[in-house]
Amino acid sequence: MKRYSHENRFSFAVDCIIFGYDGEDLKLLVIERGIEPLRGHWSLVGGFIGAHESADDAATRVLKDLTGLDGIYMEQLYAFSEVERDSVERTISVAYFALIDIQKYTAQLSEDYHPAWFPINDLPGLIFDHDDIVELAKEKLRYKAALHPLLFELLPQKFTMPQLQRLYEAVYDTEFDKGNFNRKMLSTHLLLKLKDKDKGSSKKGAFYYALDQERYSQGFKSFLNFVSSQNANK
Amino acid sequence: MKRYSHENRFSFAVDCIIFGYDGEDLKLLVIERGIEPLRGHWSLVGGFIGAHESADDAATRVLKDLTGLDGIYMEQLYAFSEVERDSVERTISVAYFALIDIQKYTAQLSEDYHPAWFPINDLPGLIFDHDDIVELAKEKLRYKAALHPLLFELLPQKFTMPQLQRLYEAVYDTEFDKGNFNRKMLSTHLLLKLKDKDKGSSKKGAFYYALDQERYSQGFKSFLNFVSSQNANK
DNA sequence: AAAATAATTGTCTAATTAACAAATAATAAT
DNA sequence: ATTATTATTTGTTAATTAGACAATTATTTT
Repeated sequence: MKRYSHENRFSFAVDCIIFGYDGEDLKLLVIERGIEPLRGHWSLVGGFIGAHESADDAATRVLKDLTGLDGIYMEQLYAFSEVERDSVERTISVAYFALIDIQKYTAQLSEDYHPAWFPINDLPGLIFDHDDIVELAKEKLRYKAALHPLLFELLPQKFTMPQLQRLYEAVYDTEFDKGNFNRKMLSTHLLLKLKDKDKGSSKKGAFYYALDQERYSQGFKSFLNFVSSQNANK
Repeated sequence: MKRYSHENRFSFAVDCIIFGYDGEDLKLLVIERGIEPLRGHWSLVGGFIGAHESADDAATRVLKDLTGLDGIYMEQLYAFSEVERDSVERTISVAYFALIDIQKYTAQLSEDYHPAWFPINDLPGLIFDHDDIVELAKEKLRYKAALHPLLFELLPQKFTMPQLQRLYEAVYDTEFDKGNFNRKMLSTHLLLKLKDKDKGSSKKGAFYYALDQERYSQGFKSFLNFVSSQNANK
């Protein structure tokens, strides 16, 4: 078997930062670590990369194992490689962040991992450098969601304008003018107004919207100011 | 020595995408690969990660070895981990992209690597998945430079407004209105107008500008539309 | 039927962007 | 020396977008 001549071979892992939104807070899914050392401590979901899978494959597998679901929005965040980051052995970890609709997926969470959702502003301490990883993921989520329509991944297929606004307000920890927010979202032409209303949370009721899937997949990359720099810096 | 119980340990490398600007074209620095297989083929500069260094350390080292310089602008791009990406053995590579001022650094390039600058739109084929890596780097450069003042890293300490404009035009492969470009750049308050002019390339001469280092390091993260979405999509 | 509530639509002002035009400073040509 | 030339710099205006705030609408509760 061919090999390069150097002697350094390291353990290689993925860690997933899983965001969810319950209509109130932005949340993060963490688990109780199942292996020693630090068994039982809070940790990001992760796993080692096998000989026959890429990091993407591994992250997809880990997400599937935990939630039972495919097709979750996921993207690579960053490779963490500090020498001492894992106390067991030298391990490089590629972090992925994922967005899921809590309502839909909660039921299917595997109990093997003892998973738990925590509000993003009230997280327990995590093992190793996972706190840093989460911090970077929060930054990137804010950064990217200001320019691309990715927060829709956190909502159910049908959602109302006030729900969408609350989500943006949770992510950016600020408040928006409802009139201007409404217009801005509609100006993307990414939303389809449905015929029925959500009567649950107000007297008047709010119309449901759904993503125009075609425009969504096309327009995802084109960037648009979903959040003004003014609000982004608050 | 402690170890995790799995059996997968991989080779782990960094590759550097080094951009430069010669006043005319945006260019990429590549080398002739020094080891078998594919010795002599064009390749990104890279190296394996040692037992006592992080990926950042390794990338810094590789850049220093090639150019003789520290303090080069550099950031992590992406981790490439496809199983078969390296024909020798399973190797994960973390790619970094770097920006340097060609004029300043050319002289110090180490000849050991047989380095060469190619215009970004006229690159030779590169080994392994390096073509993909470069493509992603170009995308990210465009993306980031539209929002953050990072192209200054490609210019000498003193530069004129037309030079700066030509650089932006090279990166985005488009043209800007000189009047509006001027104003937009000045509106950042990142530039200091110097007293002397560059007389080389025009009769009237163009005033030199330099970065206001303090504001630059502060304002780097705050995002500003250096390139309108209209021009970015051309 | 009136009041209350929250969603939706409307209006206006300010700020920004984009297109284009004019003025300016230096050199080269007559 | 004067004029022409060239590229930089500054100026003007129209069009678009963002932001603040007000009015209207649909529904439920009193």
